[in-house]
Amino acid sequence: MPRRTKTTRWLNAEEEAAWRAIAFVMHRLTWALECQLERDADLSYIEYHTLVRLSEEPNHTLRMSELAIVTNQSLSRLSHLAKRLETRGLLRRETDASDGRFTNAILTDEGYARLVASAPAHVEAVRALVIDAFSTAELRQLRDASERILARIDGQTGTPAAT
Amino acid sequence: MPRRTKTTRWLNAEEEAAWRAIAFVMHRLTWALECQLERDADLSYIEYHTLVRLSEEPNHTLRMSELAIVTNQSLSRLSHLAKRLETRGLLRRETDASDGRFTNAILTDEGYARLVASAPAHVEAVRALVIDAFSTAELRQLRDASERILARIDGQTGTPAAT
DNA sequence: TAGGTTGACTTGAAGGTTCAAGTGATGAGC
DNA sequence: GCTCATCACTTGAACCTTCAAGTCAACCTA
Repeated sequence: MPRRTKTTRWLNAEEEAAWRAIAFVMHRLTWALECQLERDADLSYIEYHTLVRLSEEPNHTLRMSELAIVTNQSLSRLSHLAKRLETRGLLRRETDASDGRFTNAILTDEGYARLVASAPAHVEAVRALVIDAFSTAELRQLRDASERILARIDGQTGTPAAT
Repeated sequence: MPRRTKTTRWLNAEEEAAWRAIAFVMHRLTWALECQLERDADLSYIEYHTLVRLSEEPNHTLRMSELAIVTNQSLSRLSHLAKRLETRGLLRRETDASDGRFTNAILTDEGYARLVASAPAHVEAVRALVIDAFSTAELRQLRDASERILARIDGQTGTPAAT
């Protein structure tokens, strides 16, 4: 892929320090929440969020393919994950009655109970580490910043013509 | 772990929206950079950063245990990683001459060349997705926000007495 | 209604990460 | 100087994720 300029615009000291802090916090925060969930709910982050998204659906039910989309994972990964959650009794799967190609993932009562039991601790952690560290205005700014980055990621996906 | 209050302080709509955006961008940004590196350098993020940290040392050399610390990975993980990088010719290991217990990880010339060749594209990506999206002042704020979160993570590590 | 295509998963193998146990070099105590 | 503890890794097994290939239902088309 040819570039317009030959010389790279390296990061200056300010920019580099900012980037290191951002990259580092992403890593550590992800890890901290992962640990908290593992400890308090015996669930990984992806497991927790898969169950959470299910719990937000009417009847605690969603098609595998849609669940994969809303939880940002490949269908294959979800399929393996569902199998494990199924053996743990937190989720079950049923072929859709009206169309045999679809599979519905359904949160079991036990899965829901697990979620109800562990949600407070998770919310507390999110509060303690992030939310409570900022004012309403600051949170708003962080959200804006996040969305600005997201727009850039989405904007450049695969298309080098973007700019 | 008993809590002071029985009722959970759930997130309000603003807080929830902010948190979802932050959590989502962490996930997507990590993934976007991972893809960029895989594509342009045939290296995973952890591989790239392991080599980068080595390249910043005098003689491109660092003890395995110290390299593990600065790259935020377990010694075990680094050991496996080093073995793979070694077979790819990007890194080599030598027992320390003065103390046989230490192992030095050394960036090979080929490894350094790979880094030199791929750094521009990576910096460009970081610029395009993050740095260039913000003013100097905004970057400063983002850095502050990151460090505030980091302080909270470090503060509560394991010690429930913290507050 | 047989044959091919598409969509929606599922499966198996390969590779990476983690955890616990193993190895080998030093240094301390007797 | 022999034994034991410690340090700094390394290794193996179990588990998770990814990728490519496989299965199976429904639809389409002649």
